[in-house]
This record gives sequence, structure tokens and C-alpha cells, in this order.
Amino acid sequence: MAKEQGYSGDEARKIVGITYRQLDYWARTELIRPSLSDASGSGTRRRYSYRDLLKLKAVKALIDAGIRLALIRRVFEFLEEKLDEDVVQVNLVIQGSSVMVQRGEDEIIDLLHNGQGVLNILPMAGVKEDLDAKIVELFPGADIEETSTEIDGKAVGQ
Amino acid sequence: MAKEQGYSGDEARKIVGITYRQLDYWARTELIRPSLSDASGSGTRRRYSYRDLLKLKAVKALIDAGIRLALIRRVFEFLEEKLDEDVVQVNLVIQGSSVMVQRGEDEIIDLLHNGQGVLNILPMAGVKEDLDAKIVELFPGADIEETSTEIDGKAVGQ
DNA sequence: CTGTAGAATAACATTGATGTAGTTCTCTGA
DNA sequence: TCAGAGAACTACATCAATGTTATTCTACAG
Repeated sequence: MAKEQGYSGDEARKIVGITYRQLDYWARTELIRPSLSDASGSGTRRRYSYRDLLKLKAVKALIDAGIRLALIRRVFEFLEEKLDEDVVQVNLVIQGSSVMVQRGEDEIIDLLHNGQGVLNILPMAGVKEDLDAKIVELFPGADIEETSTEIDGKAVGQ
Repeated sequence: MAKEQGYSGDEARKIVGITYRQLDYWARTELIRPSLSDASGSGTRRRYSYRDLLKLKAVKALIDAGIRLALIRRVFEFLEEKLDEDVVQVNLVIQGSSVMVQRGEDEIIDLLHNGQGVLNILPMAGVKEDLDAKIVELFPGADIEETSTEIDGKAVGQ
């Protein structure tokens, strides 16, 4: 039998590496509730399952990666069930407001192999695209100044 | 001549799609200063270059993706010069505290092609690894409960 | 030269996420 | 049964990021 009745709040926070305040706050604000038994007044005990620990750890990884709780909440709302399957073969791919569970070690695995933690990828092409579009929209007359991003010409402009 | 003397604060914020308060705060806290001319007392004028706009837009993209300013600051400290080259072929790859500029449309481009915005990727394998290691470290006796993550057995567990 | 628009500045409020300290329960061991 | 430990709860403080409003300059048009 593995860990007779799940994990206490204090055990959970030690294992996951967060403060009790965080664990408590996350439980109260519905981010991650202890699924084995929830609190019901002072003196009662929270009991976290192994699955809960996995989620807590994922939350911490995202927080350490500089991601705000607001986004993490959206991720876990969507994710609630989808974590049942073989967890170790899964990558969470978060793109704006949509979350996907990417299965298998396909395209991006060579990047991921380096280390652990979260990868944040921002394609600058899209950034520049949006920017230029907006400039043209707001200032139809002026052409876009590209001096500092020109390929030929060695990009002067300080 | 493109936009005679860069962009005013108000123009910049309209183009980038942020509030003036944000532009102001970011300038004061050294995140992104107007490189053409900085403020020096009330009544003076900030002047943003096109390059500044690119950076502002990237910051906004990261913010929209749920990333905290603290991390974004680290990214742009590292990045300050490295954005000179051909911007549209570049992806910012943020991994924990390290930032890389990934050039070329290689491995991950098929994922990125879908849409714009930031990709956050969290490999669950690493999460589970860390978790299990910590459990074993703190509770050497108890074996890890894996009921909800088993591959065979169809994963019962509520 | 002068008045006014525009822009930076300043002061204050707010919200989310957390730290800290103290209080109130409940559970368990003696 | 009873006391003490452990855990949830409460209240208050803090910090970053931003909203709001009012104020003070500066630059420019007339």
C-alpha cells in the first residue's frame, strides 16, 4: 500500500517545494483542491492524492517559469481530466488562451531534451507582422522605418 | 523619410496596443526606454524608434501570454543587442532563467505556424521525475502511488 | 509674446499573490 | 478524558503592476 491515506498539506508543500500559504491560497481559490478530503473548518485536515501532487508540481513549474496564476488557472480548468493518461509522455502546450496536450516525442522533443522546466517560445515574425500592420493602419501615409532590421546594409541606426 | 522623428508616447501606445500607464511605467522602471529621446521632466517628450516599438510589441505579446514582467525584464536585459539581426527569422526561446535566440525555421516551426503569440511548453515527464524523486527523498519507506498514471490497467482512480 | 494642447509627473486607489502572526478548532496519544 | 500538537482559519501587511485623477511643465500656433 502506497502512503496509506494520501498526503497532508504539510507533506504536500514539502514535497512540491512551495509555502503553506501558497498551498492554502490555491485550495481556497479553487486552483487545486485536495481531492481525498477537503478542509471544512479549522482543525480539519486536507488530504492530497498523488495526482494532486502532480498538478501542484506542474503549477510550481509554471510559476517558476514566470507565468501568472491567472493563466495557470485557465490551463488547469481545461486540463482537469486530460491528465489521466500516461503523464510522462505528455507536454502541455499553452498558446494564448488555448491549451493542448501534446502526446509523443515528436517535433519539439529535441528542444525539450536539454533540460526541464517550461519553454516559452515567442516567434518574432508574428510580432513584427502585427506591428507593421498596426502602423500602416494608424498612419497610412508614412512608410515603415526598417533601418534597424534590414538584412543588407548592416543595420546602422543606434 | 519614414516618420520624421520616431513616434510619440501616445502614438507608440496606440500602435502597440497598451495603455499610457504601462508605457510610462515600463519607461520609468527601465524596461523599455525611448531611445530617440527620453523624458527629462514634465512637459518634455519621449520619442520611440521603430526598434523600440518592436520590443514593446514583444513585451505585450509576452504579457498577453500570462508571463510576469519580472521574467520579461530578464529576457530583455539579455536580449538588448541580440535583436539587431533579421528579426523575422528569430524565435525567443525562454527556458527558466536562460533566454536563447533561435534562428531559422527548423524543428519547432510546424507548431509555431498555427498561430501567433507565445508558446509555453511544459514537459510533464520532468515534472513527474522531480516529484517522484522528492517523495522518495522525504519518505524513503513508502513507495510511490502511481494508480492514476499507470499505462496498462486503464487508469482507474477517481 | 502668450495661451493652450499635449505630455510627463505625482498622488492615491486597487487587485492578485503572498508573508507573518495569532487564533481556533480537531484529532490523537497518554 | 484531557492536553498538546498540528492544521486550518483570520486579520493585517506588502509588493508589483496598473487604473484614475489632477497637476505641472513645454512646445507650438496664432
